[in-house]
Amino acid sequence: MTKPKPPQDFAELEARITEEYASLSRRLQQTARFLLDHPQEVAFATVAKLAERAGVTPSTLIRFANSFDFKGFSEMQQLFRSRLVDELPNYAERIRAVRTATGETPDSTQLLWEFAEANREVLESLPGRIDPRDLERALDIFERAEIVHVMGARRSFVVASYFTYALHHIDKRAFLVNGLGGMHGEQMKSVGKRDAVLVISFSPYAQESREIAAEAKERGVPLIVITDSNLSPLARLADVSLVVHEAEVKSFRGLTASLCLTQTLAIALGVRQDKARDAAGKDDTSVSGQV
Amino acid sequence: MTKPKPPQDFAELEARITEEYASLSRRLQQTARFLLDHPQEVAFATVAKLAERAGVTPSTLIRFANSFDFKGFSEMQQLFRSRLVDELPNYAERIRAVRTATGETPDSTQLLWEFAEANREVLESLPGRIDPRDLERALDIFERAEIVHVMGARRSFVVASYFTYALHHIDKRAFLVNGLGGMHGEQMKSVGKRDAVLVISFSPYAQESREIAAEAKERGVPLIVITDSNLSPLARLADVSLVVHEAEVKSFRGLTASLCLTQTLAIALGVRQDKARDAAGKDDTSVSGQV
DNA sequence: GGCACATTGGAACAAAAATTCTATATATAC
DNA sequence: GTATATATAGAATTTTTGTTCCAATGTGCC
Repeated sequence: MTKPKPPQDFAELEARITEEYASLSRRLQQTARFLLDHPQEVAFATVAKLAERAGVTPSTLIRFANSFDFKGFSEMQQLFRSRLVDELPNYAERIRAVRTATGETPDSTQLLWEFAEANREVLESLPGRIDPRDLERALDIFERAEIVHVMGARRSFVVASYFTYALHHIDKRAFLVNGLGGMHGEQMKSVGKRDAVLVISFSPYAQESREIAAEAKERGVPLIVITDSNLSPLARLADVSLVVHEAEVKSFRGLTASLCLTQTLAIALGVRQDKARDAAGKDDTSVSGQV
Repeated sequence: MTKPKPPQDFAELEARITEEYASLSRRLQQTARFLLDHPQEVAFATVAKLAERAGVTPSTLIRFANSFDFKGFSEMQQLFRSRLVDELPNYAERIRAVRTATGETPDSTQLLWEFAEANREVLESLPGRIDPRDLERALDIFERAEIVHVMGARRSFVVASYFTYALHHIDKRAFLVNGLGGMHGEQMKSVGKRDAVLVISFSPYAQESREIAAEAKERGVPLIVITDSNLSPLARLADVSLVVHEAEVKSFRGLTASLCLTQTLAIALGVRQDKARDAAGKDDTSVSGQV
């Protein structure tokens, strides 16, 4: 009779879980993911609560612990706890050190803190700065549009790309005006009267974006703009303009606010569509697919 | 009958204990000293064990808690625990309560608030969850690489796209493995031994991303991975894996944390390059260009 | 398609822990 | 010095929590 030993510290446990992960049953894999992704919760909560959070039954947690040679769940939990007491002094000190350190040599972790904090501030003020009526009007336009064409150059391309992706996931027809082969103008030719255009553009406003916006305006296609100022040259062309303020650290501007707004637009649109479809008695292509 | 409230966080509790210390009975003073001197033990141990360590009886601990308006000892213990985890459970719960209360018909503005808040929470915990050593190791690899190849499919494409963009702006050679024309594999062929690969992939991990990662590993090209769990199939292949937790609202996952991390990587790399160039006596292509 | 094996959920059980209660001790005021 | 009020210890109680066990379900193999 062999007598396997349980892991002695958290690092060892983590290693073993990772190693044996592939050979675990489905439920046990699910358990493993939860445990490693939420170690702090595991340290404190009870079996019942953890089981609920992880979407498994208490017995599964016990079995999991047993399969790693622990006598019971509690024994395994000790490792999660000791990890906290071992690491925490460092952790708290690190935060304090990083936060109070006034510039000096901004190492990477310091930068990370700064960015996270800057973006947090931006997100705090974002929802209050967006006029609910603008949001609704934008959604009205999107909802009516047969196809939504999305355009963003340079930095804004990321946002445009994400919005297009999200629209596909709520079953809204959408095209990304990506300028492949320098064909921005050509791509615009396939924009129909009953479509809508979203242009995302920040200072300095890329020429291509202005042109696309101008053409949409000219041809009478509904135009929505996400930009960084009401004085933006794009704003005056738009039927609805949504103004966001992005964080700036070391002259690098973020995208957090734009993406957050974009996400909201997509999902709000998805919710509307679901409602419309329900009302029409048709069945549901739900918004709830994983994205 | 007045209804006194217990302290809401550890700092408040500490303040009250200090303040009222003089007016406590002898045993309660002894208890107070022990609690404040060994907060970590208090977080984990049971009443019986703590009583023994403090040299008092279990009931004394209960009475102590009661005298500070807690319903019982366990309630007070929560404060010692939340202190360890830095994240305030009250806070998260409060928001969740608000969400469910106003739930019903989530109009667009409500959604915007929810997203902003969810992303804020994520950003709060992001910097603490990233191991500074991993960050530095990733930067080492990027710095040494002649060219950085960046790959992300579906949702992660947005992040990959942004990182590539940012690298260009700090004058780091970079290619986006974009799979145009279904040529992921072909694009990988131009990856050289002295380059580096960054793959961004979240559950469910896209097949293309796995393949790219596997190939990098096989060919001995340094591989960095941004993913959502240590158990991700990508993580085991990577030289450095950076794990981020993204917000999730209505089954839509955000990208805020990934982008924030990506931004940090790019700029930290830019700072390093500037330093290296200064050290080499050459002149500066500064990181400070608008991005 | 049916059998054997492994996995899982849930109820029943046992252990442990928090809390309450009461008799006793201690301090304080008169 | 006694009476009253308050504080304390330890046992009793109740609640919570971890664990075990068995039936049911799913899975792979012949």
